[in-house]
Amino acid sequence: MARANGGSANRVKAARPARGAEQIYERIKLMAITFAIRPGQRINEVELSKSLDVSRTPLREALNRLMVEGFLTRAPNKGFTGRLLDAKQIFDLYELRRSLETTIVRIACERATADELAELERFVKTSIDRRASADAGSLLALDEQFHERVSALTRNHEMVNLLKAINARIHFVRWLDMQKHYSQQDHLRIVKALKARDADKAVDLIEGHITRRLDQIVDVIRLGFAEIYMRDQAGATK
Amino acid sequence: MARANGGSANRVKAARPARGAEQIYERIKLMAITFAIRPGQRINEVELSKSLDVSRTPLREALNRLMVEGFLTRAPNKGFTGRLLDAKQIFDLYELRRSLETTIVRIACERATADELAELERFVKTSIDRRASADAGSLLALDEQFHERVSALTRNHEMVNLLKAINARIHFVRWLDMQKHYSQQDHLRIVKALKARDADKAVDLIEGHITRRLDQIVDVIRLGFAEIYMRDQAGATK
DNA sequence: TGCCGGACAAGTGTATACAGTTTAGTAGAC
DNA sequence: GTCTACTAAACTGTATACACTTGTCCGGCA
Repeated sequence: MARANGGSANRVKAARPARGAEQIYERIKLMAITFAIRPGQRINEVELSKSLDVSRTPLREALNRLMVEGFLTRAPNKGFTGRLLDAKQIFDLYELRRSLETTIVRIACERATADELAELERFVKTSIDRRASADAGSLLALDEQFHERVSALTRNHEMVNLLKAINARIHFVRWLDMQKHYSQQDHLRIVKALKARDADKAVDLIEGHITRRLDQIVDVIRLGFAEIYMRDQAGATK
Repeated sequence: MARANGGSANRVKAARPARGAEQIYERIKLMAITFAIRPGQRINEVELSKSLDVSRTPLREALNRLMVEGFLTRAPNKGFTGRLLDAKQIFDLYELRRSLETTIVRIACERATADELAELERFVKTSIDRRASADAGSLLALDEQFHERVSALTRNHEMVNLLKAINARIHFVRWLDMQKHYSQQDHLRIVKALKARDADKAVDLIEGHITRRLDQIVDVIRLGFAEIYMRDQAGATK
């Protein structure tokens, strides 16, 4: 997974004094999202801080934040460990997402302007065009963008933020799923329903869209374990 | 607001070596929930750490966590400030809560056992009995407990946690509202609908239950500012 | 041989010291 | 008299040092 970030490789000490805490957060979050930190793996703060070339203080700040967001767990006097890849939890998150997105679509149907919906439609059509040339990671990015764009139409920041938070936590599973299924056609139908201001139709579509995935979670997660634990045997980090 | 914790007053240094970070978190959270930390008020870490008799390190850990949870905001090189009492944000949270609780009730209607619903009914009836003798704070506690109990019936931990997080953030507004309105009768009706396995009825009830509050938010928030900024004039901290 | 106990190593939790930035206050010039 | 530039205090962000807990290894003892 290519990071635009880049040049962390040969970085001169104190070349850029910048406030590193945020960057550390992003880096570890990425590791947690993709399960580069394995389920249950205990995190050694000293070791990690050295490998990131930063002291434990900002590192712990990042770890704490990630814990609150559900990417790590913590036990007293035992520190942080990678989150589990737990089928029940993923199921719960999908169920929550289905509820949230259902509401989002309904509200968006009321509040979105015609211009916004036209713009959204352009976005989906462009996405469909890109379909052929893109890998699973890029496709998922487009997928996530679609749903987050729709959420923005609600004008409800809490819903937007919540959806983002959920998406980050199920990112890995969706990425696995994306290898098989691709859904921009569903997206197009949803936009059409929104443009027709047919809330019930749009809700039905999004509900089906998510429920279909939800039904396959157990299978997908089985794939997930294989992916996680076979990585360093092949060179495929994703 | 009495804290069971207690004796932080004349505590001998190192009498109890305990891991204080969690306790600090709870204390500051309480301050944030009740707006003892005022909207926009900048938090001086050194000062606060002294008054809590702890170093800045665990304090910052707590502050960070509270920021992620939406009780504080943070600006680079300027530290933490108390969250605003923002009508739009409260409105968004209520709208989100309405969506969430609607889903919760629907799922609970499917998954709850008869025993659980009977237990829930007992809880509500007991709450109604206590009504006369209780202050707004206690009533709100009962109110929150009811909704969280229902959420537990979904067996969906994510929904339970999300509801708790939302409730904490709107606690203050609900407390204000509780001075005027009390709603255990609504709760009883909801339980009856659940017992009859009438999901649509239950959903209607909870939706109305929350929507009525949502409609009054602006007025209630006006009250809130008065409450916050008139406190130290009277001695009424709550 | 198996179990218990204590010293030691490793690691987390907390305190403190240091560095860099913001901010307020003041002196000086126009 | 007002605005600007400089300086110093205050504060946040980061690094490091210290304290306490946990887990392991080894030796004594039954």
